[in-house]
Amino acid sequence: MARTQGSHSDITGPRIQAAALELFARHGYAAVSMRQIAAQVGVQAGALYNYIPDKQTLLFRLMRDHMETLLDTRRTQAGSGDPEARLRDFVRFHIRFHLERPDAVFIAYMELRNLSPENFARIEELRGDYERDLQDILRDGSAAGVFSVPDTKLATLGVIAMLNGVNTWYRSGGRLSLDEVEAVYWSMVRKAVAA
Amino acid sequence: MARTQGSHSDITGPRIQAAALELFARHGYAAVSMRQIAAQVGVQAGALYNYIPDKQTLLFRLMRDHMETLLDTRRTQAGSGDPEARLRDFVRFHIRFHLERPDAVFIAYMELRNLSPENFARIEELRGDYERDLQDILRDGSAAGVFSVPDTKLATLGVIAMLNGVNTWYRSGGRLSLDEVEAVYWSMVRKAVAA
DNA sequence: GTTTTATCTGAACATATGTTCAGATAGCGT
DNA sequence: ACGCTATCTGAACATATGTTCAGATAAAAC
Repeated sequence: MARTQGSHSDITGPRIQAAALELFARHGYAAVSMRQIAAQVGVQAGALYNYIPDKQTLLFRLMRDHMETLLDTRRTQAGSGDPEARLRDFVRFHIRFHLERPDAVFIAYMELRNLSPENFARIEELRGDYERDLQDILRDGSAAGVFSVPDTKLATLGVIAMLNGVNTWYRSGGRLSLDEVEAVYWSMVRKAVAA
Repeated sequence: MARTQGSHSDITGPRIQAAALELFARHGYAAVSMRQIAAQVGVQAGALYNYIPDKQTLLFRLMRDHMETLLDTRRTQAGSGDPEARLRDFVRFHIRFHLERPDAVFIAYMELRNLSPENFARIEELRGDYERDLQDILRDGSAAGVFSVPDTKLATLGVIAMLNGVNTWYRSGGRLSLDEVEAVYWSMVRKAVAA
C-alpha cells in the first residue's frame, strides 16, 4: 500500500510543520520523535523525508519562519510619530503578536541550544534585527529628551524580557482582557523609560 | 573490577548532581543520557542508581534544591524598612543570586515541562512562594502610596521576567560590572512602579 | 586478619531512535 | 485507456536509550 486517498504535498507539508510546532512546544525538540510527528499527521515516519531533509532542519525552519513572520508583520505595522507613540505601538504589537502564536514563541527561545551552530547564528541575526527596532526607538527618545534610560541596550533587553513574560501566564478568557494586559504593560514600560 | 580507588558516596553523590546540572543546562534534559552523566563523573551508568531512583527524580532534585536554596538565602537576607528599600534589596538580591548559578536557573525554568505532574506542582508551589515575597512588597508600597502599579500580580511577574532576562546576556568581565547592572535594573524597576 | 558492607563494573534487557529505500499505488497529463 | 510521477508504506539499519542485577573489590568494622 502507498499513496492513500487524498494525499497531497500541499496539505502534508504544512501539516508536518503544524504537528512539529505543537509537539516541540509541548514536549521539547529532543523529546519528540519523528514517529510521533508522523502519527499526528497520519502518515508513516518515512514520508516526512519527502518534505524535510532531517529533524534539525525541521526545527530550524519553524524558528526561521517565525522570526521572518515577526519581522515582516512588524514592518507593515511600524508607524511613525514621536518616540513615545512608537514605543507604545511596539509594546502593543509585541504583546499581541506573541500571544497569538505561543507555540512558535516558546520554541523560538527554548530550543536555541538544539540548533546547529550555523542555524543558531542565522536565528540570532534575525533576533538582533528585531531588538534593533526597539533600541532605535529608545535611542531616538533618549536623544530627544523624552526618555531617560541608563543604558539603551540593557533597556531594550529589559523591556523585551518583561513583555515576553506575558506568554508564560496569559490565558485568553482569564482575569484580564488583551486590551487590559496591553495597557498594564504599556504603563510599566512607559514609566520605566520616562525622563 | 568494582569499587575503584577513592570511591565514596559522599563524593560521588554531589558529583552526579553537578554533572547533571551542567549537562542538562547545556543540552537539555531529554538530550542528555545517563551514560553521558556517568562518563562525566567517571563511573559506569549503573552506578548512578545507587544515588537516584531514576532520571526524572534527578531532574526534580536539582530543581527542588535550587528553589529551596533560593528561598532560604532570601530569608536570611530579606531586610525590613520602607517598601522602596525592600524593593531595592529584592532587585539586587535577585540579580546577584541568579547570576551566581546560571545553570540551575536555566534548568529551573526551561525543564518544567519535563517534570511529572506531581513534581511540577511541587516546584510551582516553591516558585509561588518566591513571587509572593515580591508581591507583598509591591502591595505594601501601593498601600502606602509610594508605588503605583495597575495590577500587583502582573507587576510582580513583569519585574521578575525583566530581571530574569539578565541571565541571558550577562557575562562576567563584559562591558558592565555586576554593580552597574544592578544599578541599571534598579533604576528601571524603581521608575516602572513609581507613584 | 577476617568478615561484612558499601560501592562499582560489565553485561544484558527490551525498546526507541533518525534515516534510508525498494516497492506499491493513486491521480495526473495525454 | 494508459503510462508517468508524486507520494506514501513497511521493513530494515545501526545505534542509543533507561534501568536492572549478579558478581567483584576496596574500605570499614570487628
